[in-house]
Amino acid sequence: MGQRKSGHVTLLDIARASGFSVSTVSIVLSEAPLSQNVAATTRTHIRTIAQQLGYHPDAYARSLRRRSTQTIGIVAFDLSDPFCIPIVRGIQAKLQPSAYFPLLMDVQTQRALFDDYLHMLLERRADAVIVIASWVFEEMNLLGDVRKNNVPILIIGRDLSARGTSSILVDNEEGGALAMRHLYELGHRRIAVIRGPQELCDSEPRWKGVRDVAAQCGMKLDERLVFQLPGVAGPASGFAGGLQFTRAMLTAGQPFSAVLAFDDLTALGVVRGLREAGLRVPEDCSVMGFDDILPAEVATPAMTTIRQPLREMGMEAAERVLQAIRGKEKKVRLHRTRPELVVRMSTASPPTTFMNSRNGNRRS
Amino acid sequence: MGQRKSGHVTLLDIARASGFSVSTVSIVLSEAPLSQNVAATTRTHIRTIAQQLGYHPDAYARSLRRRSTQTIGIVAFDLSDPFCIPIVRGIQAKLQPSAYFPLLMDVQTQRALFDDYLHMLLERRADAVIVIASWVFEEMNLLGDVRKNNVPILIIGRDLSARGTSSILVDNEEGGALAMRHLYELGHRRIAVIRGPQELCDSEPRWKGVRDVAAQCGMKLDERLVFQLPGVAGPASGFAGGLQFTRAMLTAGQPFSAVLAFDDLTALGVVRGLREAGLRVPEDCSVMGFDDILPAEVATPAMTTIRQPLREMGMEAAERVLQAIRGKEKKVRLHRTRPELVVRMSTASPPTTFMNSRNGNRRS
DNA sequence: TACATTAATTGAAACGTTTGAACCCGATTT
DNA sequence: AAATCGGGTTCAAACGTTTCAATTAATGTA
Repeated sequence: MGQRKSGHVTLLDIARASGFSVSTVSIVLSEAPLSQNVAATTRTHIRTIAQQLGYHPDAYARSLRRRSTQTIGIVAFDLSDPFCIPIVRGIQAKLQPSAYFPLLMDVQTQRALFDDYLHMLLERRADAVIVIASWVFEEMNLLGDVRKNNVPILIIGRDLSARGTSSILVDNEEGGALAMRHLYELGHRRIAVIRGPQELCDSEPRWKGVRDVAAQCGMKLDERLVFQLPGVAGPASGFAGGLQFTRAMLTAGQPFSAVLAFDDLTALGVVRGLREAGLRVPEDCSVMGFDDILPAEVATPAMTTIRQPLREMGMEAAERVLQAIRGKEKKVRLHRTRPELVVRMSTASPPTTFMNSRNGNRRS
Repeated sequence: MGQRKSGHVTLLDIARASGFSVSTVSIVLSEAPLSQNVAATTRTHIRTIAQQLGYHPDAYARSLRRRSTQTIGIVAFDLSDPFCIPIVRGIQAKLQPSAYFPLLMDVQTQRALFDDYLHMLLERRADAVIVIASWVFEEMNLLGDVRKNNVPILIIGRDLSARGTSSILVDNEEGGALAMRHLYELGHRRIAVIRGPQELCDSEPRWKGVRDVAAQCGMKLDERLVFQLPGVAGPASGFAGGLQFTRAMLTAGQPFSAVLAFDDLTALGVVRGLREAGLRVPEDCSVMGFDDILPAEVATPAMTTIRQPLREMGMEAAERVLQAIRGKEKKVRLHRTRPELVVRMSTASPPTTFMNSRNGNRRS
């Protein structure tokens, strides 16, 4: 057939087959404004031949000539983290009608890949870049090359607005407060807290929200019931931490009636630990998570949690970079989204007789 | 600066800035074989200038000229399904050292998007395409255009080898058998089964495996304990189905000591239903899933399940298409991977006194 | 001094598109 | 009959690379 060396059908092939010039064919197939001047018979003729040959315009040649790729890079730090997906979905949803096309990259939490992919996006002339980062990548020199090629960039999950990068993230402080207040209002007074790992920027504000509400309610947090997750080693590492701390708490014997975990996976680890000891959730002890990811929803008991408006964050991000591309928005901005309390089955009022694992209320 | 209209630094910019020709600059920066003939001083000079200006070669121009994109398209039917991710990871892992680059697309279970994305991949001149499909998309005319442009294609999760497309999928029959045998060996004799939806091609063979083992063990499956999920409406729709069927079973009152669910999410729905009725898993009733996705692992009790070697399937797929690209493999092949039993906490021997919800052994 | 040899660099064509300007030609206007 | 018009089509240049062939400069040989 008309297969050229590359194995792909080109405009030239169609030109030859139809007897018209490459220009005419191009005009017709790309539906350029000029195509109105092309005779109707010619148009259909060319179109049918293209169809027949299975022609697809070469995106590379086209973008090169048009000097536009209609492409937006999305760099997700870890696609296996259920946290990422709704954000990506949000971005996609907003991009769909805009004729922009997402280029999705999964960093797999590997520092080196992050740089590689960022370069790749630059090479692919992405019109803008959205980074989903939550943790990892302390000193990223995004600033460097991306900025140098004046590609709009936006980051979700970290506040880098101070360093000149627009950011979107949940109001962690309010989230922490929301969680704490919920437990307080249920009647809990002895609440264990598992803080996030130090290198994770969500940790501190979330913890501040918790403390503030505690103080405000005249509740004092027992230091022996406060823990901090060690460094993050993967999306499921929170689970291990939650499990381990719970075991420790139970053997230590400080009484508590609720656990406020840093995120959903950690909370699920806590539930596992409590159940190991024969304790029921929420009858004997309440547990709260943070994020509202799928596993939290389908676990039994369903997890009470603080929902991050992930999808909305994605949409907001897409909207922002589109604005930036169109040159309407230049200044860096910080956008904090409002978290939302989702009450499910893992929280309830504390048992009337205070749980204290030392007194052997385990079952087996 | 040297910014041209496009806003991106080009070879010409560097040529101007360095005083050398575009050719020389290209030769140096792309590390072409000829670059050995270029004076060392020139080389370093050019390189530093490129660095300084933040040059990144234009992938479009480059691919156009080189007539090769080093790109492999991955079309995932639904990234929010935890099933997809490990496969994608496997592909990535295999691709990493090969200098090929994955182009990841999330179809979001929308038929129309599937076609769009496939076209897009053709336009982007992907060297090969891997489709992760499990369900959806009955009559896909992949065959048409993709074939016409002779791009190697491979599908994971469906058997399309009969229609001339290489396929990789788990041996569902063996999986079903494995699950059933496990429950039988624990001593279960009255086992409820929730079959997969009709339009999903995994359903039938899995069910066959179950029946065969039942027959082989001289166990008869009570029709009143066999259900079939309705059409799939999303990754979490299995959960709703499992929950609903369990409620129905419990009110119907047929005794059973174990539930074999079509997949993990369905199994989690079953657990929820049992718990609602105050029944314990696995003490009062065992539950099994299929797939081994994250939520199954972090739920309590942790779900006993049949693991699909998802990662390995991804790696195998990548390997295959790489072979095909290099022209070594031409014929279509079907590869069935072996499932694996993962015993966790949700299965145990049946209670000595047979559970029968009619006799009011609920708790509250 | 002229000539061949090597080393370093460059010219120019090509990849597949798009697009403003030019072209051709039959029909209308003056 | 010449000039104008405009519908239908094509020329040719450009996008940023790569790469073969050609050019120049410098060195060694006759």
